[in-house]
Amino acid sequence: MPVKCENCPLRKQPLFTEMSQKDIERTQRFKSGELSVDAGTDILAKGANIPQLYTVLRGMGVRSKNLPDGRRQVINLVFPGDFIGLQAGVMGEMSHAVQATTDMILCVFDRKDFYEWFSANPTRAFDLTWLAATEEHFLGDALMTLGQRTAIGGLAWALLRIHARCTQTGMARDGAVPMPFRQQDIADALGLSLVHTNKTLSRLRERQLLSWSDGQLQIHDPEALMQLAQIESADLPQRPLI
Amino acid sequence: MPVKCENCPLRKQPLFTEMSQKDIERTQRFKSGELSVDAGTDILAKGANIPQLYTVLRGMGVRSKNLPDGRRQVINLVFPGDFIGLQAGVMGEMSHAVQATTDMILCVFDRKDFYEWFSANPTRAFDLTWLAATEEHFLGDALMTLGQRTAIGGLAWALLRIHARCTQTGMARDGAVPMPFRQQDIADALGLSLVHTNKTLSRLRERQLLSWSDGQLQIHDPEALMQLAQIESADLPQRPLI
DNA sequence: CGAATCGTTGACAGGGTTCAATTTACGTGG
DNA sequence: CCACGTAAATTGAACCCTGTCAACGATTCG
Repeated sequence: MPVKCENCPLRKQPLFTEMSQKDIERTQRFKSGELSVDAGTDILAKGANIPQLYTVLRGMGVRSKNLPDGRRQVINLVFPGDFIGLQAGVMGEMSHAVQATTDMILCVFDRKDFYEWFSANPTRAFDLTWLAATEEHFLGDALMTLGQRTAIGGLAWALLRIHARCTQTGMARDGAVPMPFRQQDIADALGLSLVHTNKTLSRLRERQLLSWSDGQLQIHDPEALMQLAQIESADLPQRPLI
Repeated sequence: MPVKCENCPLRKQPLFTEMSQKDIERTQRFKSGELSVDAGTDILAKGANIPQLYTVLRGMGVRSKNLPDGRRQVINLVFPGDFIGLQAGVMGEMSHAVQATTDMILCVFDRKDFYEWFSANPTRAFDLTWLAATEEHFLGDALMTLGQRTAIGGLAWALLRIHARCTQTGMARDGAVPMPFRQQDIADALGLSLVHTNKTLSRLRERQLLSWSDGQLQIHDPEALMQLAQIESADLPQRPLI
């Protein structure tokens, strides 16, 4: 049976902002059900005109685009709390695909209710716009990574981000966070080849800056990694939950 | 004296969607003035907490981020009709800088009116969200370019886009559009060195696919360029104007 | 056990960067 | 009107980071 928004386990996590009782109820009304998908499933196909929007309740995935020649670019990784389908919601069509990396549970919202929900709740509409703007911000950072950072700097940046995101949504156990993605996924996200990603990763491991094995990621030397990535802080801003 | 929204020359361009008389009036009320800046001026500095939002009425610019080591990533180029400052509007702080490449004229909106404007006009709020989602889409394409396309493919992609954007806002004269950006700007946008950008560009010229000189860009062989860029169409979707 | 998936490692080639010098265009001051 | 300084474009050459090819090990699963 679906989780009541009131009891949503995500909302209590430090990453997310407070929500008024009223907004919780509104979200509850907007929510039409839950969807469970197995690892490997395509949640949204590029170009799909799907009638639903989702919020990730559990599990992780990958947003990606493909070139005609088969090359794949991972746009970003999908974590619990992420809202999926805004593009389909406002533009009518997805420009990228979303695939489940682990088993996932998604809160489902009907697209036909979307505009009404958006219009009737300026606060929540604003939250959604905030999310979109933040996503834009993130993609700017990602561009910076692909365009200007070296392979080792980019890897440091990506793994720091993943670690921070997982930690701030309560997924850390003894400093280790789940890391279900393949090296190929990270390579496609950073615009690197699998081979070079692997070799660069092993350099990070040799220097004992982090460890990543058996689906678990640990950061041993955040300072050194932040220096490699040329960032000053790995903290993420609090964000609204839809 | 400021242009009345009612007489806005941009709105008539094919790139932009129709606007109801009511929305035009609302925008007019929201607009607090115009700002003229000279080429080279920094319109928004990174981290700035500026009290204003802008829509580009005339001229072009560049959005960019800098790494501590001095490397620069151009996030995207700024054209007439673009809305600037959404991040400052919703997040309170800019994550990138905007610099004027040519002389520019900007419509100015007060940030203090922003939330009220947003709340009172669901249709326009939706338009703004649409813009944010579209920008996200664009940045996804840009990521694809930096991550997966070769230098020549990336250049083809970028120049096709610039040409399309200018053409659809009525800036074309005999097939040529204004191209005020330096090769360095394009290089920074594509994550390439200036030298390599220059050499790649000269290959495109040799093959007579385009010409770019004296601040003018012409596309001679769109089909061949689209094939290099691996895109099927250079058309841009109609977008709302804020 | 065999097939499939993912991770690891070595060798080699190439696209792209960096360094450096030259050219062109253009504005400024004497 | 010309000398000079500056910004941008262009070209050549050496180097190297990263991609590609290829093989092998580890693990899982039917």
